[in-house]
Amino acid sequence: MTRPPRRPLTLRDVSEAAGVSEMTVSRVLRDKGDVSAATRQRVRDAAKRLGYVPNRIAGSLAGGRVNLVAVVIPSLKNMVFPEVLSGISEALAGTGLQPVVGFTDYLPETEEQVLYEMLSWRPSGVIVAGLEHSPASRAMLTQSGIPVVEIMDTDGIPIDACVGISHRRAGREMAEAILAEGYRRIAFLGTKMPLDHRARKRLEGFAERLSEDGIAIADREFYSGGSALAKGREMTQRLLERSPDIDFIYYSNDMIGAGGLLWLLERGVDVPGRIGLAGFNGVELLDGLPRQLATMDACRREIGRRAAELIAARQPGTAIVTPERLDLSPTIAWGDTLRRSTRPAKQGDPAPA
Amino acid sequence: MTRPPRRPLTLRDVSEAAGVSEMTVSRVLRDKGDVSAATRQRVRDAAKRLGYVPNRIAGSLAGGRVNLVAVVIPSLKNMVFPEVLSGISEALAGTGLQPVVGFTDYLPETEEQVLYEMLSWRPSGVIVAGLEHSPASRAMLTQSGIPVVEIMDTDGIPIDACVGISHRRAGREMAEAILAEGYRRIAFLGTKMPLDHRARKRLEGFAERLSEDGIAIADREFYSGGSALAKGREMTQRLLERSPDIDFIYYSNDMIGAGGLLWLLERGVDVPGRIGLAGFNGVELLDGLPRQLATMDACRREIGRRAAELIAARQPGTAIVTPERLDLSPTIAWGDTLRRSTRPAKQGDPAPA
DNA sequence: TTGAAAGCGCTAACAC
DNA sequence: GTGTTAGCGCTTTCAA
Repeated sequence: MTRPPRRPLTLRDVSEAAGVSEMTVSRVLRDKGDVSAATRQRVRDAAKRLGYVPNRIAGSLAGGRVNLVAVVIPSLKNMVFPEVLSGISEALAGTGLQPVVGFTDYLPETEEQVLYEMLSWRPSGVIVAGLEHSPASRAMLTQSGIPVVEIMDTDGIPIDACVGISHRRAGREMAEAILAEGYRRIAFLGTKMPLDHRARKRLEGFAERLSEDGIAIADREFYSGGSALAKGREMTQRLLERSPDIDFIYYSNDMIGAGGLLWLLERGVDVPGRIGLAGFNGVELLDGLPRQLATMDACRREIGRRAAELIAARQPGTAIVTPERLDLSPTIAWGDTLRRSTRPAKQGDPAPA
Repeated sequence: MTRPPRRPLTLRDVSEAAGVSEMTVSRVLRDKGDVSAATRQRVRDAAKRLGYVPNRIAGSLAGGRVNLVAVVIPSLKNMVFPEVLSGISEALAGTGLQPVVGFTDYLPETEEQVLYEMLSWRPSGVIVAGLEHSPASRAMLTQSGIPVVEIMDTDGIPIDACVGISHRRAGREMAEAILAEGYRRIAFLGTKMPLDHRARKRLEGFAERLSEDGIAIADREFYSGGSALAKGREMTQRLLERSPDIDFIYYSNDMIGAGGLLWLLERGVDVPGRIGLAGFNGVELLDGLPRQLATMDACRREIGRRAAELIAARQPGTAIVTPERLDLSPTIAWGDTLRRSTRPAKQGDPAPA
């Protein structure tokens, strides 16, 4: 590794090569202002020949504009955020804006640091996961004066705007469906993440709805770390050893649900007759399991898309009025693991046994 | 969404509030140079009270240093890159450098654009997936004068440095193992990605080694899009309908391998007796399948870590000499789907049937 | 249509 | 230990 470091080219180099002022070069390269076709061509050629790459640091400082959108999310391990990012990239493509991603690992303190770093680049917008932030984070975001969109969750008060789903409602609705199908001995298996507020809210909504029917969660267990598929397997096994009379398991995510499903099928357990199962997220990854796990889509891609659109719509020059709260409404994907005796038959449903 | 945009605070604001020069504020905030404890405290308080966030655009322009490392990868859908990113973040933590990620979707033209965007921010290093780039991309990277580390692959000539594994060799070694176990009617199932050079090289190495034993790939099929698990299932089914005498299937990735495995197990096929299976990547995600798919680790996290370390080691002031080629050597994870008659028994292997 | 001057907010280098 | 000066490489503004 010994390449000689060169001085990076500047506008001046191109300007000299093309025989015009720096200003004219700048105009050509940004397609701004009127430049004669001949000059434009000469400049373009020179820039290309030299291999000039503009210096956006200088450009942004002078222009007071930065084409960056800060995206702050917990982690990529979650299976949730890659798709959110895709939605964001998709919607940002063509706007001239570019996403820059930072990770918090679900830690408020890390979030604070990452936001500080990001804001120090004076981005044109911030997309941040969740509505829960440290006071310092909130202050920074409010102070910044740039558009902020909080994503994933709508159960709370946004700093500026939010796009997501109500996880509390998602939990409630799943409870509702499970009860309607006649399940009564209901267990919950999830992640041990006190700081994953969305998982917490789902569980709260879930328990709340059950209790309205006088039912308590019969058993529960939380895990952390390791392969979710394997954990789902182990936890399901332990659960049924502990509480053999369980008739439904609500998993906090599809991966552990899939682990549980595989384990039950191997043992020849009747799913969803003897035990029903449901997860959360609607990950496409799992299409192809022996049976389709019941789940609820988290609207990941759409959340990303809408958030990016909100940011784009709030750029100076764009006078569109945007809503401050976008609450998406996912529906239950019944799959094959939630018995459907009472539900009216839909096209595509297998005939009742 | 109607927050009043404020003028962002500058060093001057803090300097006035603290009653010292801008320069002193700058020194305090960067922990550079000697400042008396008393002054330092006053400045810190003022900055905090005002909610000052430094402007790195100006700072970078003046200082000629940017704490950013550009990371250019194909996509996050691949299951491979999230872990590479983790490795990078991990190694960069504490160096003061920050990763900024861009996606190419496996398209050379997109890669070119993304590199251009990234380089325009004058990052302190570039980590880019693969050794194959358009001439323009190569030119940009060479011209840039900053450290460039190409990752994932070592079959080729790096622009500056590279860290990865030889996918050609990975394919060869898997072929070797399969042949050693006595399999002879060997099929390949993979992705239809002419631009995924690493998958291509694995297949080439694989076919090459087979042909040295006078064996040709008996059947093959390629897919694109959709859920990999489902595709693995479908392709495996079609394959066995077409070529029922196949005794081994080499999958280009673990997810389709898992789909195939699940399908075969459901049908009661003897794996690995009647048919052996192997995938590629070593994704932890799949721990928890009924049987463990044979695979080969792609060393994702380590590649990320090492690449980041190379970048860090090449920063001005760090006079460490770094290698220009780091070739990691993954070994086969035999799992439960590659018969092991002739291989000497190792600890942990089940007793032969 | 083109050019010249001023300055974006910060830091390096040098004074005191 | 602290302050002053002179840019970093661009874009804005205004003049020609």
